[in-house]
Amino acid sequence: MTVFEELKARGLLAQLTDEEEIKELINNGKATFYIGFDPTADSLHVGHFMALCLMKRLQMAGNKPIALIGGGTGMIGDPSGRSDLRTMMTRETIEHNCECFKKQMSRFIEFGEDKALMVNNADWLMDLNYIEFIRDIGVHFSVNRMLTAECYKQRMEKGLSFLEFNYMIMQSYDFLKLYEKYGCNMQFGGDDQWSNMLGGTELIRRKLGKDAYAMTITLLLNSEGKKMGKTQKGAVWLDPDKTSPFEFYQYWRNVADADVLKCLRMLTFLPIEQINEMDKWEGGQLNQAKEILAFELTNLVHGEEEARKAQESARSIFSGAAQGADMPTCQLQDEDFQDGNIDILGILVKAGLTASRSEARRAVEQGGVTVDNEKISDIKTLYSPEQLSGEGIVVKRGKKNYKRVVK
RNA sequence: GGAUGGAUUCCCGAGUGGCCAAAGGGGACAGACUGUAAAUCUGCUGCAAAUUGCUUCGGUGGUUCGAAUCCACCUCCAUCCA
Repeated sequence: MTVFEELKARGLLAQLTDEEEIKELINNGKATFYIGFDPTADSLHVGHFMALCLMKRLQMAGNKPIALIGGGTGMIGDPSGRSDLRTMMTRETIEHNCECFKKQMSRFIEFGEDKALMVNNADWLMDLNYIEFIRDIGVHFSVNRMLTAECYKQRMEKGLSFLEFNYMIMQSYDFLKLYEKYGCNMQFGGDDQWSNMLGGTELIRRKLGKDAYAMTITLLLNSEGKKMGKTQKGAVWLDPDKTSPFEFYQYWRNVADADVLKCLRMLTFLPIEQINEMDKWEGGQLNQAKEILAFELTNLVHGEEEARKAQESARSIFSGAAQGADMPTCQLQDEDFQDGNIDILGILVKAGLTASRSEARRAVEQGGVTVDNEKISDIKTLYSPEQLSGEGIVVKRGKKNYKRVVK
């Protein structure tokens, strides 16, 4: 199976400027392509992960990837897919984020001469001369055309600042620069980037009279049409300090039935034949598919050891009795005890299982709190340091949040 | 720069002097049912020493026994005009 066929079979391809040409280039390892990453946070998330996988797949087929970190474009902020104005980030934050990105990316992609490149567009964007830039590049953009682009359309109702309006031009300029510097002839990105990417191919055509190509990957949406990789608390991060391997595992373990197969196809490196086999599974059997998905992804992101640990913890926690060896633990201090004891509400708050004592009270009153598998019904239940010594106790709030508490 | 409308709790949105910690919906959380799924039903959703007290309705100041609600100024947003 060629790379192109593989990508297609996995449902990764969304839009392409020229299917035949792109097929030819990537199947024969003739593409030098780039994917841009805006440093909006200090860790990569699932969306980036898809892009990194794509890089890897194409690299394995002999193509040359360029990871572009948007140290410059980050100063502006991409309005695509956003309904509100972005909060501007300081230069320091952006630089810090760039560093974090670099570190994380090197885990997935091998960088170096003749392998993959990593560049930062701050290098050419930060020192641009306004007048020169506008005359050189700005002439090639029609405001009328830009306004019809999907990414701006949505913002026309809510308001769009000139700052953000410039984003497409910057991104197009990136493509042009990379084309000139590294012979980069292709750009990949999320489907929400389509109009920005087209801007680049057009700029190259107008400026240099050369052809460049663009291709977007399908956004990973769940069956309700929302972007995956987001939780109430925010994104699912790849940084183990921001999203622990266990939480990461659980996120995928809990995807909806309708989404498992799609995720397996799009995110894992399991052979497509094997995934197609699972397509026949239904009902409770899908639970197994979810376990495979969770394990595979945790393995890819955090390594096999972490994946195994997460899986074991999950199994023991949800099978009831047993206790995971590797359970998140909360160590109480002397000052947490008053009159020699601490009440259950205090424990819940200290362990981070509830945000406040009021919330803890509600959780107990609704029968959602368990200590060592016994339901707590009295909010005044007290614990002494002796009870918490040694192995401590396992406090659960709801079915999925638990913590070992020791003194 | 001018005119008009607006800013309410996680989000949308009602509330136009006391009965307001603030309707309704969404989401989140918890319980039941399940397969750690979905759907459904129930509860719950500011904080706390918890039949009570405290802090919240863009900001600051004022009127009043009492203000999310009235007044003044300010900030921000949207629409139209330039």
